[in-house]
This record gives sequence, structure tokens and C-alpha cells, in this order.
Amino acid sequence: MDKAKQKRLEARGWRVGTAETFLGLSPEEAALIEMKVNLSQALRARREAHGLSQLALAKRLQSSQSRIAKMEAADRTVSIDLLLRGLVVLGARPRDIARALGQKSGAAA
Amino acid sequence: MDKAKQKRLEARGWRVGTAETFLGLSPEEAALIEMKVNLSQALRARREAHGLSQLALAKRLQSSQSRIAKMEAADRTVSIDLLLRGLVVLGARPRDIARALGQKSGAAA
DNA sequence: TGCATCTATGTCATTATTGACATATATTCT
DNA sequence: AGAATATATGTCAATAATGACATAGATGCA
Repeated sequence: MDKAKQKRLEARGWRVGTAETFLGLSPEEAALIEMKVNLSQALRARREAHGLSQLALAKRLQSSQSRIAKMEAADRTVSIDLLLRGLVVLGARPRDIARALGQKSGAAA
Repeated sequence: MDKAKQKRLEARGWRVGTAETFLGLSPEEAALIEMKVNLSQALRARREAHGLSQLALAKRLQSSQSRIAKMEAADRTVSIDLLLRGLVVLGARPRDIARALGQKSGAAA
């Protein structure tokens, strides 16, 4: 896991922190968090590629700027469903999303 | 979309039915439903491959048999998050899930 | 037939997620 | 500096998702 990703997780209440802390998570939890973080990064990458602000995307998604920020931070109050909706609104097709899901640390999608 | 998939959607309140009805869905909605149905099929395939009953899987997931049934039926009250949790509990790794997501109609994962 | 097992579906109280709002920080202008 | 824009984070009322339960249908077996 790269530093930037770790910091994003730490910042939110994931209690991930150092690599050690990850050992406190079951492999299942870790896999789910990894997928969520990958999707959140893909969302940000796609939004920026479209030249949209969080506010602009929020309007397209019928959501709010603050929620987009939380989505991109992989906040624990954000569902994967919501991340997928965001990606789809930004033109991601299932295969794009599939690619982002498995990504080891990139932000493709 | 194959007949079996369509029937599963029809059965639940998706109002998908015939191909025409699909025209009532935005491409975004259609993409999300497609992914959800693919995941639900992957879940059933994986559960059966493990020789588990819905009840047995429910216990592993700390859920209930009725919810597993709804998951496999892609019921509208089932989140993609829950489907992913189910798949992960059944040993699916992110790349397996990615593969299932993009699937056109199969049940791999 | 009766009994056990598996799956489907409706309901509901509890819990989680959501959009909206307030507010803070940062950056880039003039 | 002050104004404008973008992003981050906490809170909360409204809504959605969840597990549990009841119950029905289906299948197989004694």
C-alpha cells in the first residue's frame, strides 16, 4: 500500500494506519477496503479527467459537494453502490469499473 | 440479455420485462442493474460450487437465508456492497469480482 | 403419506447511508 | 489584503438497507 492511500485511510476512521494495523483486519475486510479505495481513486481520476469540480459532479449525481469529497476519501459512510453510481455517471462502463476494482494502486477507470 | 436473466429481473420489481421496457431505463441505470445481476449470479455460482445451502452461507455472512435468496435474485433491497461481502466470504478476490462484473451473462467469479 | 431440507417472498424494527448544510482550509487571482 | 473557487470534515433529519421472522412451495427420501 502506498503512503498516499494509507494516509487517506488513516484520516478517516479506518484505523488502518501502519502496515501492522492492517493485520487487525481480516483478509475479507482488507479486500473490501482495497476495492473501495480503488474505486474512490478511479472516481477522482475520472472527475478530474472530465475537468469537473466536486460541486459540478455533485449536481450531475444529484448529491452534494461534501459527499463527493467523502466518496473520494473512501469514507466509511460511503457505499460502494454510490461510488459505482458516480463512476457510471462519469461514463465508466462495467469493464472500466472491473479494471479499477482489481487495480493494485492505480486510479484507472 | 438472456431469457433467464430477464426473468429474474421481471420477477422482482425491476419492471424490466421485455427488451422494450429496458428502453425506459437510462443507460446508467441499465449498467448498474447489469453489474448487480452479474454479481448475484456469481454469488449463486460460487455458493453452489462450495456446496453450501443458502442457510449455511447466511451463517458465514452473519445474515439470514431469506436475505441470501434476495441477493441471488438481485432484489432491489440488496446493495452491491452486500453482494461483494458475500462473494468475498466465498473466497472471491478482487480480480474474480472484476471478472464477474463485466461478464455479459455468465456467472464466473 | 409424512418429514426433512432447500429456496422464495413478504413484513418489520433496527441500523446504515444519504443529501444538505455549516464551516474550515487552501489556492489563485487582482 | 480581500474575493472567488475548490476541497475537507462534522452533524443531522430523511431515506434505504439489513437481519430476523413467518410462511409457502419444491424436492427427495423413508
